[in-house]
Amino acid sequence: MNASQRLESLFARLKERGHRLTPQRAAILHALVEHPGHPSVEELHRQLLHSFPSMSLATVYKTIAFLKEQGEVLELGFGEAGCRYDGRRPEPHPHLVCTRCGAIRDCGPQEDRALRAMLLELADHAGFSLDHHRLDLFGLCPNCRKAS
Amino acid sequence: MNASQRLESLFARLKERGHRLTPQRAAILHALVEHPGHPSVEELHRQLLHSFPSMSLATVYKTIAFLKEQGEVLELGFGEAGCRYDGRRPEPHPHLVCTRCGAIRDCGPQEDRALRAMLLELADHAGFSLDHHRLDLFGLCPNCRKAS
DNA sequence: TTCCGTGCAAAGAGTTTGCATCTGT
DNA sequence: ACAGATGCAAACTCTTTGCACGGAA
Repeated sequence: MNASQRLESLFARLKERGHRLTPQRAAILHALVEHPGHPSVEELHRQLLHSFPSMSLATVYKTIAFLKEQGEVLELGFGEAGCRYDGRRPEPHPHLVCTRCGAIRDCGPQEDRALRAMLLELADHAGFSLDHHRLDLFGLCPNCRKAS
Repeated sequence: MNASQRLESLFARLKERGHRLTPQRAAILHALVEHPGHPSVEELHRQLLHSFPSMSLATVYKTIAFLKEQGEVLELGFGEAGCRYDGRRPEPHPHLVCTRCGAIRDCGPQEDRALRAMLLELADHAGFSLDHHRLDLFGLCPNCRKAS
């Protein structure tokens, strides 16, 4: 599913629920889905100010909350200083976080199947159902490894 | 390594570094290591007030920060409202979080080896070194499954 | 006696909320 | 026109910090 398809389907859901498609909302959705990395709220807001000089941080927060509900964005809760978001792959997937430079890299989807199986097994052992998960790996990125 | 051994070795490290072994510190260490669950800072503080009616939250935070440095406690960063801590198994391990009642359960160490192998592989694929990780599974605990 | 630790209060950061105004539909 | 969205500022929560006093070594 590409970005414009996702935007379209999301807009449809917005309408269904009696929500409005404001220019700000469209811009936030767009920024999230198009962003290649893992932006913070501040980052998104700063970026959005270019096209909407009066856009408030609160609006960004509110819209992101809505998108989380809709499963259109993944919230990454590490970073210790503000959440980061992933609008491109909203389903949970592992992230690699460099403890030196702070870079965040997605893990490829190669091992997804094996990982899912393992997580299901873990949950099952304890009698839990599994809804979603979070997996973050911390270490040094290739650059910082070289530098050390 | 049992609780009293850990306390002892930690006390030794404190001394080495020129740190003091105050009654408050001992109490915080003790409370963390003895706690069977995943207490929040507030919870620990409340509990500690019984024996130290004047103990401040700041002291608990400061001491926990020190213990994190020392690798004596694991910080669990979910919960959206305050971190939780695990003083019994300071090494990273999976946690199951009930999205209804908030219960937090440790995963058993059964699959530890397979999991570690998988995480190392994930990190390696991206050229990262692996220092530590965090794995949280969200779903319904057995009780809440029954109730639903 | 000397620092380190403590406790208090104030400061900080990130996020949420209340409310008047504005605007899609 | 009406319900929902926006923007602003204030409020809130968790955590950290500054500083004077107190206590372990």
